[in-house]
Amino acid sequence: MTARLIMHVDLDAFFASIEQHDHPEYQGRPLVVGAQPGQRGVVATCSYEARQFGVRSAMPISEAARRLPPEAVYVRPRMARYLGVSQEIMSILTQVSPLVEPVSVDEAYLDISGMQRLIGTPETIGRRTKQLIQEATGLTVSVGIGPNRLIAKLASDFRKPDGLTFVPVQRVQAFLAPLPLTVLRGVGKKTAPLLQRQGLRSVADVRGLTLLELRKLLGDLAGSRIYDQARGIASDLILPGRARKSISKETTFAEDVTDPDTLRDTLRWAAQEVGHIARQEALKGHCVTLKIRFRGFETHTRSWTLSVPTSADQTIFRQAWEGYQGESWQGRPVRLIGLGLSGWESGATSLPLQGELFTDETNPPSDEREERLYQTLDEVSDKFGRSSVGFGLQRKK
DNA sequence: TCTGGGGTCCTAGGACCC
DNA sequence: TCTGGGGTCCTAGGACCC
Repeated sequence: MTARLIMHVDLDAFFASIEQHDHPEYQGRPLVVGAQPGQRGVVATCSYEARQFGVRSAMPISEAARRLPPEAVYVRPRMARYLGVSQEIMSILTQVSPLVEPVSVDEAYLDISGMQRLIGTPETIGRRTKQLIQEATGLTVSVGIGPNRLIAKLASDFRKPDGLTFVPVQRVQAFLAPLPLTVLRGVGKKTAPLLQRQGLRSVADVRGLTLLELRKLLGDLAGSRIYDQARGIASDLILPGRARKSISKETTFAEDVTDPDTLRDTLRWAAQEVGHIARQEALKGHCVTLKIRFRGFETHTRSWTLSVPTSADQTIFRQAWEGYQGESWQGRPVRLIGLGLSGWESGATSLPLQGELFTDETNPPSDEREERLYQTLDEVSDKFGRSSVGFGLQRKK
């Protein structure tokens, strides 16, 4: 019998902490990473000083600005910088344990089973991890340790920032019982009210329902999952190197766009970004998905399965653009447009040769057309503001 | 309040095949 | 003339997560 020990590492207010670290003048001030006030957009992350005013991730920037005092700072995300720090931290984590599964730029699970004899108690392993990251980057993390992924994650959420919580197996039930049911994975804006209408508030309350009752309420699969989670039953499997399933690029315009040229050029830009990443990762996809959003957040997707998998910008672009033209959407003001690539050819691991990239093209992009695209994007950007064309542009500028 | 961007997973209906 | 059951793939939408 080998009980697993799982550690969850969560970087505190990651983007905001990096900005405060890189700009000492921002330290101690409410800081928002995301859109600029007056723009369309939301808070990506904010500093703990900003959280004291009730500002949260995903909050519309307009509301954040209403809540925050004038000395608050608003910065655009610098993803390349955050990604660099993230990679540095992930590599530190592999020194702690070889079994590291990053789940996003600011989170990872580690399997630390059987390491007690080498390093010490779970708390010692946690403290050592925090110390290594602090010394290398100056950033704090919250660490949770428990018998499975769910408990480790909830433990790292338990005390923030700079927290360390260990929940041994025999304390799992007592730890879970008083927590609000919204901490369970898969319980969000729709499912929470559904459960609350049954008079349920805490995880202990959910435990009062039978498996049958939960399945009836939420469906077989979701019901079973909530039932298990309420009892602390969850996966303890750590999978390093999980493969991605899709690549996508989308942008919300600063103002709704009707001009077909702008839509076409934006799709071309998105196809270039997606194709670039696909080629970088030696992936070719069968499925192109077009995403479009109109006024009132009315969102639609259309997808097409290609007979030949591709990573070529032009193929991706053309499918999405022709797909758009085939719909009865022309003339409708567009809030967001983007596209994605998925459905990788099986066993796609070989690197494409440079000359292979456009082999299925009769009309590969010329330098001149590239130039024109970027000019157009600059015009869009000048007209509507930087957010309207995403971060892809900054690479070229 | 007026809602980013990049993802994953699930559902459900229909096509198609055996 | 009515019609089973299972499996897989495709497509659209939506919930949820960070």
